[in-house]
Amino acid sequence: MQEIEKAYEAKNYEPAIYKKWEESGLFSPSGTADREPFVIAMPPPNATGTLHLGHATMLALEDIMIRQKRMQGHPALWIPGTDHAAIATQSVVEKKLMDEGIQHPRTDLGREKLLEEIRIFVEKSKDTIRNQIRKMGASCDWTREKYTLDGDLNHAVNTFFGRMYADGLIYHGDRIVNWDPKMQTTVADDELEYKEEKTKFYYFQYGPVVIGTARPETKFGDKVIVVHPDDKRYKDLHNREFDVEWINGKIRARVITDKTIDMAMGTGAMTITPAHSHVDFEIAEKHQLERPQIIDFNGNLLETAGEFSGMHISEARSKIVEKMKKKGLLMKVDENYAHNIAVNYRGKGVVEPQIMKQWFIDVNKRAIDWKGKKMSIKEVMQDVVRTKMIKIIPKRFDKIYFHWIDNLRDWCISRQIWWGHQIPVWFKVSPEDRQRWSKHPESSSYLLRSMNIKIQEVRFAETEPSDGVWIRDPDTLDTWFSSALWTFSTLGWPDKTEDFMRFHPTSVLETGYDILFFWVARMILASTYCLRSEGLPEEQCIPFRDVYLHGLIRDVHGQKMSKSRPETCIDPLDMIEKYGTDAVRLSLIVGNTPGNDMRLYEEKIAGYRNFVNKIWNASRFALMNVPDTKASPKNVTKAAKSRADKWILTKLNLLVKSVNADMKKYRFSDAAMKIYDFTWADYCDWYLEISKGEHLNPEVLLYVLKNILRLLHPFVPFVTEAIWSHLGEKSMLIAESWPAYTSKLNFEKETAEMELVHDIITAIRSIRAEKGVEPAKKINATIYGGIWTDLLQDKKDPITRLARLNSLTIQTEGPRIPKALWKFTGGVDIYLPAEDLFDVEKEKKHLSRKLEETRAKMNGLQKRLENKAFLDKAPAAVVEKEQKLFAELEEELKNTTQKINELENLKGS
RNA sequence: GGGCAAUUAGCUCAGCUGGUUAGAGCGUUCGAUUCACAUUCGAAAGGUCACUGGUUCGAAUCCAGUAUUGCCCACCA
Repeated sequence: MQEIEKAYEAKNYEPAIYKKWEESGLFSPSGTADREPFVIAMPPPNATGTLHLGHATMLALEDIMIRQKRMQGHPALWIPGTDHAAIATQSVVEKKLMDEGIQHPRTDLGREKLLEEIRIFVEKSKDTIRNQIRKMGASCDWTREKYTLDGDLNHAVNTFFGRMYADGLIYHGDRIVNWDPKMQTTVADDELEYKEEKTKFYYFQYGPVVIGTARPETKFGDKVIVVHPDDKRYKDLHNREFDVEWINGKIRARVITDKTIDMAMGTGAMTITPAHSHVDFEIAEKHQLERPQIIDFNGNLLETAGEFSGMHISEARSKIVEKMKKKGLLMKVDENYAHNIAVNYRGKGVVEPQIMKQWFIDVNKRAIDWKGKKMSIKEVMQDVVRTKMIKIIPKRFDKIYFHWIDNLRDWCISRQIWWGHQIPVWFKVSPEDRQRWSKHPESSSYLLRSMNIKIQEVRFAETEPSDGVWIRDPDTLDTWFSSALWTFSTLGWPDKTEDFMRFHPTSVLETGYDILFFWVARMILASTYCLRSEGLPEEQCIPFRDVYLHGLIRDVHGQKMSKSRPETCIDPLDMIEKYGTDAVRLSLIVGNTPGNDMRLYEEKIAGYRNFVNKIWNASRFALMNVPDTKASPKNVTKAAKSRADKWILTKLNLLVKSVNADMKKYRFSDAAMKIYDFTWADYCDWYLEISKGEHLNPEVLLYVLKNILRLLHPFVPFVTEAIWSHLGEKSMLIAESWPAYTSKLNFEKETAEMELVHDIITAIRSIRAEKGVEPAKKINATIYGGIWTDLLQDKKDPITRLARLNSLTIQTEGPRIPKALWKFTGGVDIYLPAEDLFDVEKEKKHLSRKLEETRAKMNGLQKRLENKAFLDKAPAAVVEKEQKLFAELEEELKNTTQKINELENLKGS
């Protein structure tokens, strides 16, 4: 026996326990080669900032899976890591430097110095993140930790790039891209966010037509009017040319037709600005029109703008409108035009479409050998999900995934920032050009172009080629280009390492649905391409078998938690400090179903803290009452003596079965809730109560406790491990085996019920004896009716409820006559309460209501039982059940009527 | 504009393949408590399962429509 604290203080246990786990080496997969490995690649948190609730949820869910599989004897591998988060990180550091007084970090510091600054910053926050992952109790294999900028991962990235380049899937081309003048980089389509803005919409006379625009400042170079071929208004204008008076004088314009034009929009006629609009660019491509640049990369107007050149676009608009008005070309202004402006979701810079030479992945070229055919990236990505090689949970995301792929355009992978994987491509140049180039610390690809450096040859190479003078493409790759390789680059690819051969494909990818496209889709792209090109069979070329998408955590009002409203923000680390990791984990798991958002509030966490404490105290009880907590019964079936023992063992056994089923189906919330209920209601509130005094059976009590701890361990690893060590176990709980379901352990219900009733009556007798109540006398004791009512009607589980009576207290008054009084009074000395303590009228009212209810139910039921269709069509079991129910209700009706009669008598006497 | 989801107790949510009388936690009310735990125990009250139709012997569950809310995608000349 051992004395431990009355309340579990998480802070006093968690760090030491984690340290012990980590040092034990148990986080690394064990060597049993016969069992199928279970592998998760942890979605790498950005190596900036700190852990938020999304990370916490991800860690809790993955840790639950990993711990359970480990306990089930699978080699379980969970690879942790961090992401360099290219744009996000560089913008954070640049901002920090600007706050410190360095106004233009890129030009002031130059490439190497700025990178060094970022490296220092990242190193520090990487440590923070690592420790916070540990705080969550994540049992990941730190010996295999990876970082997306590690040397070997960089090699993987280069290999990926080089192979795609050789296959013609990566190309260098002039395309319209999303340019962020603030960060001075391109941004991927899906990294854009749209903000609605009210603005003015202007109508200008442009030769024979009126055109509408919200952006007059882009219109200087417009020479082409586009109309729909079927638009009758402009029928006479097709393919004609004429001079028009425009912002800076006369322009030679012509009219073309295109079906993409929306006749109902504006005037149905538009002029196009191919260099600064995606749609216009596509039209220009189709009709092979020229695409003059109007706005430079800082957002200033170029020479074409004449008197406005050099002016920033934000300033130019009103001046241009003013000029047009003077010229009499402004026809109309809509004041309240709502339109969306695109901003970079990192850094929130307003995006300006620009044409630039960029690197792209061609998603339509059929270059992959897949299932006997040549398929494009798009087709392979669709195939693996359609043929269920990869299963997305919940299913409805399939549709979203397919839709996204249908609309997928070539992926722009180059970024004009420095933090990240530099593009492994070299340009052969003259020595003079290289000399000129080296003087520019703010190097990036658009500068390279504007300096007119002549590129003699383009070559893929990881290191500088030795033949001639070369400069490296100064740009870097999109972050997602490297994270796309995450499941296998972390296992050593492109080498065929032992880890790679054994652990890939990974089992599950668990992440928030918000990065389905950013990441999940790109991982499928990268792994199918890379691995298939090495000749691996298709089923080994997927990055994972299942994708589990968890919902986002919202505040109590269902709003996104945002830093701008700190009062709604819940910081997982604060909560861990206050309530312990276990409570935080449970609060993130219970009620969290795949793909659905969940609201979190502090009271919920406090509730689970209470549960954690409950487990602790149940264990205290065991420690105080069980002589040897190390022992475990050889044959627990034999050790079970009382019916209560048998019942709790049966329930435990059934619990294991249903928890196993839930875990298999990724229903973690259900599993956790079921174990929670069993622990609290069945084990603590009932079985432990019954175990007080003569019914104590240390063997069963301990056996059930230990199995509860096993079942709970994946969910609440710290408190269970702490208790485990208090029980005197030498091994750690993390290494224990998961409870097994056995068909042998289910005792029969019927006999258990009768014996329990007997036990209960005995217990009530003894309590009464203790209280000095004489058996033969009318006693002032009653048992609250609810329980009896419940237990006799409890359809699911009468025994549990019956058995709970043992924990009842005898009270001196009560509002109800227990129904069971009639049923069980025969031969048992329980009597009606004393009249003066009993509100007969109130009780009568209650009983009458019950009577009505029973009658109504019976009526409904009777109708159904007389319905021939029901008897014919419903399954026999259902019919039988309802017949039985009807009989029961009949009995109940009789009892209630009798009770009312007795009450009448009582009143009279 | 296209799509997806949600709507169940005062609040936050479960409810899987249609099947008896729709559940939990918190909150509220009443009561208990030296005996593992006030981070406790027992109980009560509280629901036309958003609405309208349909399918079915039977619908919270399936179908159609409506309403409200949220999200995603596209577009914005």
